[in-house]
Amino acid sequence: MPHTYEYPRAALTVDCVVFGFDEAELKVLLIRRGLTPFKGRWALPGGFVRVDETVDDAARRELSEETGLVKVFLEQLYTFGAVKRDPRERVVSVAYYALVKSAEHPATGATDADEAGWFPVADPPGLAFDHAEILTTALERLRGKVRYEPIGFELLPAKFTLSQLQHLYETVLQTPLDKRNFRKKILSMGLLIPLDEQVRTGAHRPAQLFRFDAKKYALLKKSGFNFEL
Amino acid sequence: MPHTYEYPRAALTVDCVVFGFDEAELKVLLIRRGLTPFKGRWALPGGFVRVDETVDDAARRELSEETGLVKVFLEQLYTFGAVKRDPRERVVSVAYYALVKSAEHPATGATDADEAGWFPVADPPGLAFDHAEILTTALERLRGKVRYEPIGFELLPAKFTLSQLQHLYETVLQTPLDKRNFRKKILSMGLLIPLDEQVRTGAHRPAQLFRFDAKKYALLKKSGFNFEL
DNA sequence: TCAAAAGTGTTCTTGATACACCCATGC
DNA sequence: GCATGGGTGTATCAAGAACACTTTTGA
Repeated sequence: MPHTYEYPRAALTVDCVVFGFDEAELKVLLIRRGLTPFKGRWALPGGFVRVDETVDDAARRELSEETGLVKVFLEQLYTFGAVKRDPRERVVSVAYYALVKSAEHPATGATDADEAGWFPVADPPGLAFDHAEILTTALERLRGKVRYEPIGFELLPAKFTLSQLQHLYETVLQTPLDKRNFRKKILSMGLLIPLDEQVRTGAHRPAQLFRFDAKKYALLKKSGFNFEL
Repeated sequence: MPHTYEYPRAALTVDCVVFGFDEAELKVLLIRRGLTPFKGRWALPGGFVRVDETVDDAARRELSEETGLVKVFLEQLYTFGAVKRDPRERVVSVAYYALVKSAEHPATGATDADEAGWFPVADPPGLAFDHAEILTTALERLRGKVRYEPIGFELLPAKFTLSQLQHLYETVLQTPLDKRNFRKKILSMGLLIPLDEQVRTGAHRPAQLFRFDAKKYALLKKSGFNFEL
């Protein structure tokens, strides 16, 4: 059933930048396009916003349909509204970024036939549309936000070692961190719960496992506490 | 000439939260609606995005048409995409916030017949649509961003005193600041140029005028400098 | 016994905070 | 001469930065 409007309207889409952390590298999840334009090129998962769903819902739905990811950290990033960003017609896209524990999500989770894959954010393939720009914007947001919100934990498994956490921060912030100072600072916040578990992973001393105390953080945040670095 | 699409499409609008600082108060510029829905209610300036203009351009155009403001600081804020935010039909709005030197902009600058007025952000009138939520989001952004980007100067005249600057920060951040520490910190950044001018404004010692050195800031920023409160 | 990552404290430096009086002016 | 906001310096404290060795394990 066709729909008629007095003035021409832009189409509205969502695109999701899905970050994962694996093998000491920050990665992004891409979908290979099966249709023109940019057929065969890699692109961010995304699609059209339906008229009866919120934009947030559209982002979650597309993420689920194209990558199988559900219940992940997802936040609105920026809206890209250049006139010619889609060669077919006017399309405005609300971009989101997601953080996932990539180890728990294999690259080929799509429910439809599209090919999916994890790529290093430092060296992504050529992307469709303006998705390279969206990726850059998402990276800047992640780098900025990771400093003063505990979102880094979204990229790690529920149980992690301090070394893993430090490597994550070093990777995202692109700077080496002093081990002792890092541990002192992060532990002094009292947001990491040491578990009765250790992990033996090679020819060296086993590492203590921790989990992030999200409830305590929520409480502290209410009373004015600020997570920082 | 009507336009037909296979699927129903949301309409796309922009809304602008215009902040000003006057009489030691943070204010927001509102427009009284002349049309239904919410006829007679105060609302953020804004309107429909045309199919041949970028979303940024639409925000600047609406700002200019409805308030007469041009060449002001304008930045995208967030996209509001709830299904029922407009009672007529599905409308997704890309919100922006603007910072203006309100002393230089009288309240009644509209080129069309709409009434405009400055209101205290702490106590705004009842707003149309979800504009109260947009205003809240803009305030949070302003409060967050003013700490680590020198955007506060956009709210002051080009020439200002340190007291004016301090009052601005105290108002935006909602916290009293120590005069000596504030001056020490802000001057230590070397971004304020003392002018050969003073201002006599009452029965007390005249105050030194400064201007913000935007060029120097741009240079410093490139080489890794971070403005911070 | 060697390699490899885990774990651990102290010193020094820097920046943040707290704090009180004199100055220039208009009335 | 007094009320008003403008302008200034120091001492203390807390947080960040720099830095090296011992521990536990697997091979």
